[in-house]
Amino acid sequence: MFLRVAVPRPLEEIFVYSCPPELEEQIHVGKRVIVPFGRQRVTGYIIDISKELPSNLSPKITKVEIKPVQVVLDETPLIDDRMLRLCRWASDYYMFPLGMVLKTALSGIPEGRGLKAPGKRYDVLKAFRDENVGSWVKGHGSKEMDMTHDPGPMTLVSKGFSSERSRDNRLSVELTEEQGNVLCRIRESIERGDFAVHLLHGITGSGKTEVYMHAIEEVTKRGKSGIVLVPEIAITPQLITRFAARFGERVAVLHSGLTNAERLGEWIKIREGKADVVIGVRSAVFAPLYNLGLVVADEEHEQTYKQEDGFRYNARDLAVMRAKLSKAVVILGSATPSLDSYYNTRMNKYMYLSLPNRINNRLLPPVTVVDMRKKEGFSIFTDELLDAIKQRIERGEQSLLFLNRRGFSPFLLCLDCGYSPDCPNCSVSLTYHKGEKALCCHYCDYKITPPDTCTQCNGHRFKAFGAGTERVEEELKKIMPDIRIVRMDRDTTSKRGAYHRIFQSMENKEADVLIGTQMVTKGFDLPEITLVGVLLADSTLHLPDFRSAERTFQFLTQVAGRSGRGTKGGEVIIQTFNPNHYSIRYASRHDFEGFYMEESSYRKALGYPPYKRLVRILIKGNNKERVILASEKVKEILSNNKTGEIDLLGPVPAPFSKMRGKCRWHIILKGKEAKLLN
DNA sequence: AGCACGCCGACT
DNA sequence: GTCGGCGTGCTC
Repeated sequence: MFLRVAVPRPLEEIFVYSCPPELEEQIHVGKRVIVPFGRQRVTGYIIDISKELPSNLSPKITKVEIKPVQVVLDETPLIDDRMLRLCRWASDYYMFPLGMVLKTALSGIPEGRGLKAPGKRYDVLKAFRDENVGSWVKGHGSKEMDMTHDPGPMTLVSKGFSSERSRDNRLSVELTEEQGNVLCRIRESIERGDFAVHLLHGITGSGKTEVYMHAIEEVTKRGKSGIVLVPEIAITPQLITRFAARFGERVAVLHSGLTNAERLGEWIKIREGKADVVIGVRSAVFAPLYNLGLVVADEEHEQTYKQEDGFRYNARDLAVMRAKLSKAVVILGSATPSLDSYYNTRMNKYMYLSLPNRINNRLLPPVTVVDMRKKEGFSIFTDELLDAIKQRIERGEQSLLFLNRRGFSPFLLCLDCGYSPDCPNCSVSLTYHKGEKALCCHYCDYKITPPDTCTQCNGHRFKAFGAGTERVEEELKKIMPDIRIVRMDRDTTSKRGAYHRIFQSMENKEADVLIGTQMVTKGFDLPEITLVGVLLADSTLHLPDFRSAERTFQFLTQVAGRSGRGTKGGEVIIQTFNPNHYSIRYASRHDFEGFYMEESSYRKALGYPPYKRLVRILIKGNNKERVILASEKVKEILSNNKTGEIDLLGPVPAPFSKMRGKCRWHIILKGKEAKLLN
């Protein structure tokens, strides 16, 4: 017997091993094996078994050199046929070795130790199994369970959601007519029992979660299972508690905060069929569910679905592919759908569903765009914004201020010669952190005390230019000394529990103003916030990325959605130097369609996704000359092997041409067909 | 990836 | 002499 084994190494080939007779009974596709690999022993994955030596072997391998498998690790396969097909597709599409894709898909399962067949359990898991989802919620305090301000059902959750009684109560939530119509369409797909993708475009506060829960209910009552992907667990506690309340013990939660034992516990619970509803972050797309009926990707436009290191993938796209292989139904939900997904509805690949109104007839907040160019002086705040903040204080309401930059100021400048201290490892200037008395690189670990003397001219006059959240806090305190401010960014939330502490101080109205970075734009449901101020909408506008306009629109729309969630109505003020930019114009009018049409025309004209596809080849290394030489060589190889209509751009220095000491150049390929590009 | 081997410059 | 930082080659 011979086995084809995918090995977790950056090699394209699948390796062939022989199977000693005494192991023949144990081998099975999808089990892990320990195999000799060069001078090492590694854990690989059986992906094929044959009696004869495979004919498509690399000619340089002779029969003599084939080594035997040493250990068959598992009693039952960890990868079923569909999961293997998904991973094969991913390996092909993302051009990443199958063995490493499989390793990612099984992350959370300890390496080198075999998994027992169902029924034989690990002792460590016994205690855990009784608690499960409950343990996660308990660990994070019961307070957050009350965060929602939907009337009614949530109070049941805090009383113990795993009891049958509370579950039954939770099932009787009435849908609005809009929600009902949307669910109807989804139910039709579920009944059809075939692959279908729905884009659920529901504005902020329109009640998408309730639709997800009903859809999951529909598949589970047909004996199938479902996955709900969320961008981050920390910002979706409400969604989890609501699912836990509705589905009780049948819910498994997968996220990065779990210990290895917990993760394994959830994994086994899913695989043994004890959980048929999985909620999790991007890696949950690999959850070992049988008989998958539905996959939901909430906030489908979110970047967090992309894994950017090692195996690069987009969990949203993998979710669609997994559903396709399982003939399952997909719901992609968002208030600001990605251009790619919206385009797919236009091409009739996805079904378009919409929830255009907030529940309880609440309105989206009016947005005022304030032109910073007309302002005199250097203050971070326009009078319009300051007046609005004062108003909230007088009324006892809260404000949320957003600036996408932490620290005090993005750079120091020598007033004598114009020099500004930059990072020796990265091509960026150092950010000044006043509280910490440090100049920090935001891309590597470099940190120094601010210099007294300029290294270029020996001058002593440094001035902090620009503003980060730290400075916003200081300036606002100067203007309004009695105001109670909390700041939320990576610097103030690095300690465990800090995030929730800050959140709670807002919730308990111990603070009037919350200042923060992107962290505050997602998942915040605080009804006392009636003012959202964006201090500098321009900060995300001019990033070297063809999606920067889309990102700005999405982010402005999302942050605007934090205002006026309660009964009091809300307001949004956007400060900008580009008041006429279309991202800002359409966001201020809550006009998704308008933005989509205009952005689409630019993408089409410039040959960007979704009209064409891009591939980026990043070449990096310690030695700049060699990086350039290698880049030119890659370009040459590409030019010589080019078939069909593909544009080659570059090589040119990549954005952040130096990072962590490595020089970076890149080449962009542009073409219509994915296969051709690959 | 992870390991070994070979080449060279720097340091005891 | 010898240590260690790259560069290169190899893995059924």
